[in-house]
Amino acid sequence: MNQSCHSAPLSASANAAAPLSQCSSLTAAREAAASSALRSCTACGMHQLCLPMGLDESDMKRLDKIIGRRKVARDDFLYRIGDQFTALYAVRVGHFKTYQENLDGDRQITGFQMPGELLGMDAISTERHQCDAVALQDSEVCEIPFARLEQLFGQIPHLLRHFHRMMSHEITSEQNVIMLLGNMRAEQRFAAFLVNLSSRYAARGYSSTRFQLRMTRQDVGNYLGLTIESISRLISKFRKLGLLAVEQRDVEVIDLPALKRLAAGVESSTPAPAATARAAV
Amino acid sequence: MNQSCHSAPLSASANAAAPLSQCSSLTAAREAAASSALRSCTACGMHQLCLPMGLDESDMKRLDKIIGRRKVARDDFLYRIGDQFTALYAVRVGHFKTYQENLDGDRQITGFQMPGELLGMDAISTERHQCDAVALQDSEVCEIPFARLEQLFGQIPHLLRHFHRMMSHEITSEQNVIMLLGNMRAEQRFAAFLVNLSSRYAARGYSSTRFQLRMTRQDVGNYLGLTIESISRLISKFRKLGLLAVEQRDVEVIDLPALKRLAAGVESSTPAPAATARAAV
DNA sequence: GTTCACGTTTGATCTGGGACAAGAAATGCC
DNA sequence: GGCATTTCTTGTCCCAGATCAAACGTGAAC
Repeated sequence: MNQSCHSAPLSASANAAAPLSQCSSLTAAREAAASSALRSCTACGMHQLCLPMGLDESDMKRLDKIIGRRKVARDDFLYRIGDQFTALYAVRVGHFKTYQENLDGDRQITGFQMPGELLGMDAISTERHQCDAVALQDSEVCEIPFARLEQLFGQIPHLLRHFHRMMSHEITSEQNVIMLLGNMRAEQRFAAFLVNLSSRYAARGYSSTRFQLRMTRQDVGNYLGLTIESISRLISKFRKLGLLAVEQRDVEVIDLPALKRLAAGVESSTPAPAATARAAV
Repeated sequence: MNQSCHSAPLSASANAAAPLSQCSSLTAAREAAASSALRSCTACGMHQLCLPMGLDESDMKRLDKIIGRRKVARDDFLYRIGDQFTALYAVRVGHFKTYQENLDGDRQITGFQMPGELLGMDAISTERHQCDAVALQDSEVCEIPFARLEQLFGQIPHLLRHFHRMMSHEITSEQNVIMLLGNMRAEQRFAAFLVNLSSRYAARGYSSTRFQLRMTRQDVGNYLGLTIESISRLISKFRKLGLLAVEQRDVEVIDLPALKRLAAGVESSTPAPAATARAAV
């Protein structure tokens, strides 16, 4: 078990400035109890972000009926490349990473998923999973059998509409990664990555300035197309610039606006004046 | 007008080895006449790839009724970032590119679309287009009003199912671009790009070894996260290696298997032994 | 034909971030 | 606890590909 601080729902104190090291495992225990007690969509804190968004009580219950829950231990696969596609998964508790692999065995992480996000949409087309999905910590997912979900689509138009929004959002997110990898320098990539995490946590009611990196430096580097050494240097650099405080995997964003400016590419931390643009369109 | 050889539907001679320079504009004229005569999905050569895939005659006609056709001149926008989303577009004739733009004005091409492919799916989520779509040549699209398409989903389950496959496929394609940008060296990227074009043309009944690049070197470079000079050098290199014959934008793939090996990363054209892997997972 | 405007190719040089190496700090395990 | 293993940091060197620069088609306009 590796659950801690920021997995706790936002409370009055969630944004209070406790020392970074004060993430106690008491929170984890409390949360585990809560998550086993409240298993339905209605009771789930993510239902306003997740698939059931906007459904009324009765429709949510119909959806609930087809959904199974499943625990996935840290480092275990939720599914693997080539597995038969039968269900989509919504992250309930925990975090996942998805990656593709080429013939060399080189891997590329294509995304990190957090509570309320959907996994497996890339498998609908071929009915085989196109990537591996691995839990970054002990996690819990909602398993949504796709054939039964399709039946519900006919009965609950709102559900279908929101499903389309979620797939569309996935496409947009990936376009942003393409932008990041094709167009940004290392510093900008890392800033964009942090800003992205920050806003996703904010949308979930967690602090936008204090969170844990649930993935290793290795994973961050792989995702951003950089080496682990570069990530380490960037962290040191951002720390020196007063943008971040990092203690192991605990991150405190000290100057979010500055990070956003870096991510947007409107400025660089190095005083070099000329912007270095790749082949502009 | 810049239409030529490979836009012609597959005929007995489409794969015959005509000299690269023999792409006459007669073909373009013939094709323009044909495309205005055959405007329905039923008659469209792409219907087995496009949205109506697998529909029976009567369902295809119902779909046809909601679809409008629209011409887009070369370099014109099909839609722009921030435009209200009202419809999806299927490429009927021609080619498009889509790109995102950051605050600096730097652009990143996120994809090239060819006949039978859908544009605009990334806009469903926010109801605003998330990228610019520009015609690479004089083109024609089918405009599919999304609200009316949603009505049809309730009536034609096959249509819904195939739409999901197409969205899913879009996600997969973008994951492949992420893999390409995050993980591959220049040579491998360019090989993968050519192989991708080759197989998409093959799926459309065109030659897999002879086609035109509908985009500039600039566009190719931008898409692959490389400079135009690098693209030029790669072309020269591949030519010297006997993999390609290139004359302006006309490409003949001479050794497709070798290109595929390069793209898969199982070998490199340079005899350097050690593979250079980024942060492996 | 000449000129202009592009797009492309090729060469020379520079640099961001990769590769390698060696320690330091955590973490796991017995 | 102590030892082993993994993860992270920092330094040094180096190379793939960017940048800069110049020449070379190619095609359109006149």
